[in-house]
Amino acid sequence: MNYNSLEEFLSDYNPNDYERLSMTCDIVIFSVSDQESSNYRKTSRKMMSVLLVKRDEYPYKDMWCLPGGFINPSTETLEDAAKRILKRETNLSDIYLEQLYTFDGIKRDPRMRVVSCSYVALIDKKKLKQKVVNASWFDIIDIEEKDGIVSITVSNGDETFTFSIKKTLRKYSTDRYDFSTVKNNNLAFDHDLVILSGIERIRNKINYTDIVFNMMGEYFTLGELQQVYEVILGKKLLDPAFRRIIADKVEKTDKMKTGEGHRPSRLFRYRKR
Amino acid sequence: MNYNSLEEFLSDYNPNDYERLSMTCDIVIFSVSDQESSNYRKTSRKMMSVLLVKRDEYPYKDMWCLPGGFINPSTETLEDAAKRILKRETNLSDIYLEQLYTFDGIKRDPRMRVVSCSYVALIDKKKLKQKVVNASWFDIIDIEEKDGIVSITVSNGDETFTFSIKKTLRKYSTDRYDFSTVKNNNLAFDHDLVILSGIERIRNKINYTDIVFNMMGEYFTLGELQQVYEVILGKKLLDPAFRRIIADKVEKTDKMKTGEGHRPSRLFRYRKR
DNA sequence: TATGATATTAATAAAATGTTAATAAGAGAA
DNA sequence: TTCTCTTATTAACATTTTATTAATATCATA
Repeated sequence: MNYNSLEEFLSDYNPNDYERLSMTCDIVIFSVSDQESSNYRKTSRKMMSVLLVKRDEYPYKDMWCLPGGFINPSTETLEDAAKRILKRETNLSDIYLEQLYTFDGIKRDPRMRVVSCSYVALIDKKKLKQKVVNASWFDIIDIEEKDGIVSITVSNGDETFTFSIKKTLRKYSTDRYDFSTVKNNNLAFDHDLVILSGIERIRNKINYTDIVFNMMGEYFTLGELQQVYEVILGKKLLDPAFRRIIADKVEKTDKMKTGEGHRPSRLFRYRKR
Repeated sequence: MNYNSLEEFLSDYNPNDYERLSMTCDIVIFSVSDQESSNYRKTSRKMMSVLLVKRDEYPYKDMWCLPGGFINPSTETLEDAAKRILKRETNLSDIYLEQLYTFDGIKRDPRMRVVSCSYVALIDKKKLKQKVVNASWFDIIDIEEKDGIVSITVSNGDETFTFSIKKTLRKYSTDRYDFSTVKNNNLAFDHDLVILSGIERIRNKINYTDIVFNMMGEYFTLGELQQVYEVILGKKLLDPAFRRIIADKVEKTDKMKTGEGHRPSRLFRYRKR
């Protein structure tokens, strides 16, 4: 067929001639849990936490999944959809959001072919006001990697479960892995893989960006900030090393935090550059 | 509606109740051009190059675009599609391939809503045997960033053109930008944005991965390797600094490269770790 | 045989990072 | 009141990494 203009071409074009598919948007919403159980840093345990939703319908009925939903192809972009879902789940609308990865295993949804574009969002829990029905914060209480298998244990207080993912180094690469489920009885779809991707993205980016401050309130002590770093990186940092890392990112305020049972700490604030 | 099993639910489920969309897969295929015009390093000009295809139908008839195509939802994953397209364009089937980003502006394709999942592929041009009709390697002869606008000039020898993209720092981020077209008369769809994303991905990853070796032949001199680094990073590197970077990544062979009009260089080989 | 060009490495300087340890200061117990 | 616990904060030093300069090597060509 030979057309002489775009208009002519379009008038003859029927999108339904081609097979199409559905897309969803799933969001890994991270925050840091603030367990006020103890005043002392060594015994308090800040943790990264992720928001999960209980499915109330098939498929994967009664299992946990990431907040998500189908996108409306004619009216919204993927990011629009991500914002809509974030607003629905957290009632927050102006927060850190970043495209993560597009997951598209052919059988990842038993209903039909569904391609999922996943996003990561970071929020400061203190900004949350409402509690959402069926949604629950799960603390990431352990991440263990052994023989190329990552086991992640999460808990929301009532329920604790572990899922395991095998990482296989991709050909021609030293940094990219294919993920496959080893054990997952609690998370719907391939959301185990999505969560691991999200964790790795944040772990990686904390080293060369300022994303961490999206999970902090306006004022924080350096001890608190250090705990968040340690929680995300999964390892202890030495104080002077840590202070050098964040020296240019924060600024002193004249506020102090007292009443903690030890020398008061100065409150700092994020300084954009 | 209340279902008692997945089977019951699925039997009642009609995918056509929901609006769906088409997906394409577009690939930024990078290689390094090997201009043998001069023996001398200072005058020879290695460059990064990208494979473009001339469109022979509407929309964007007669403009250049990235190799790509619609995915078949019932039979192939996005990566399957990427491999199929790579095979079609280069006749190569076992090369470095990495998901880049999913582009989904609502009006990016005038025909209908099309979401594009883009990939980056890296190849060693020496492996190419066939010449593909309508496809052409464009050297990236200049990348210039000024006042947040990136201008990229490419040339395939016959045709030279420049396209410009505005980078806007995203809220809450120090490293992520929204891209928007400032000037683009030669590239179809939003492929100007895709190419820039690809360049930035490779620039970034060359610092902490071994991807560069996917663009090299089996044997190379350190001078050649250094030129590729310099071309990708867009800046000169000092010899000893460069040698430290790659010291653990390469191994000596007993081969030398002579006939260059100067002291012969030792040939090295990539050493996987 | 002298010259031009890049290859290769040695030596040194500077900066970044890691480590240890000293001092500070409020809360609470003796 | 004074001592002890705990974390905060910073100083000092050691080590490693990176940057810079410069010296020497070696082939091709005029």
